Amino acid sequence: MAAPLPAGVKDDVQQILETIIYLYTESRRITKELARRAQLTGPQLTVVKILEQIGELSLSELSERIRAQNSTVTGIIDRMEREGLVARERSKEDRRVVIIRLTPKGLALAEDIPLEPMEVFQGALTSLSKDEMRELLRILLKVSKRVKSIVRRDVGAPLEKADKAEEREP
Amino acid sequence: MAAPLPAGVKDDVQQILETIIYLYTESRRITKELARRAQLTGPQLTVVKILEQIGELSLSELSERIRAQNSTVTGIIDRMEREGLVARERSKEDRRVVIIRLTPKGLALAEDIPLEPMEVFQGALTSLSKDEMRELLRILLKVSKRVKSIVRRDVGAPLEKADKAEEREP
DNA sequence: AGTAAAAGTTTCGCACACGAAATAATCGTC
DNA sequence: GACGATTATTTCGTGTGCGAAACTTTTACT
Repeated sequence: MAAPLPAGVKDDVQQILETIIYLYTESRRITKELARRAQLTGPQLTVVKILEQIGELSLSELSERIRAQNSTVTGIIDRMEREGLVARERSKEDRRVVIIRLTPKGLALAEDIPLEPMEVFQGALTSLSKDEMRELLRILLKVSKRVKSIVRRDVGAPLEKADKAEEREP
Repeated sequence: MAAPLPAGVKDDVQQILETIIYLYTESRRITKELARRAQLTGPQLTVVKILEQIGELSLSELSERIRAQNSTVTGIIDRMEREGLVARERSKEDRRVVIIRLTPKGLALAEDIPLEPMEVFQGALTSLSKDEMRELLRILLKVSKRVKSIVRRDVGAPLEKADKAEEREP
């Protein structure tokens, strides 16, 4: 595994990785900066903007949207509730479920935030030609497909629901 | 700003964003999984592998490599020192500087970890043809250049070293 | 030399972020 | 209709991750 690469190719690979990392970290920085202006943290801004759009969500649904664990989101909502930005309410159909929605104060705050962080990237991507965009998507999908297969083969481990065959059958 | 996009384009943009996010979060997941097998955390694995390659680094240099603040790295090194994986030493040339290097135990551990997390992505990227790689790099650079200019114009704020002209000169 | 500014690190307080265990409510099955 | 399995959320412990302030040493300037 890991055959030595020609030098030029290695540089390209490295630069691609760095660019992807740059784009991702920049997205977090932008979120944080926009949040700071509204006296919020990054994740809190994300939550406020999602709730403004959707109206109300269960905690699990919210976790899924922001790609975090429930236990993480519990903490974020705790702090937002403390600030009076959101309210928790037990669902009437299923009393295990907690519904989260913006308070009037939270809604007013949401409306004061003009730009969504992701819009910066949408803006940047739409500066590409339609062909470039297609090509970018095609190549990225190819890469992530390949990543998935490498992971399955060489890393694997917590494969979501794989029945872990710890030892061979006798 | 934010002209309404044609529907098809918007889908492409969304999918590109999701793919980039997938690749980034997957990289963290892989790092974490490889780390878990060595009884380490993600950042600790990264540090171990860097030190194995480079030998020794100051804390600042290390921070830069892993793209984190000094104060974050101080904590990581604290815990690694507690586990006996690394040692701190004051530099003799400049006594402000702290040199960090692996202990024999840390080095042995590093040698036991076969795959570097980034190798998964290098592997995936090298499955692209040379033309695809060039094209990917070209488009990504175009996107990040555009992101930079949007940020400068619409977000800005903590521009690294911009002489913040808070008010015009009298 | 003598001091002010700068550089390197740590400390502190806070907010994620995750996984494992605990808790509460619902569902499936008998 | 009781009981065990399942689902939704919270609690707990630990590890990042950041920015501001504190501390130490070095550098630059006079």
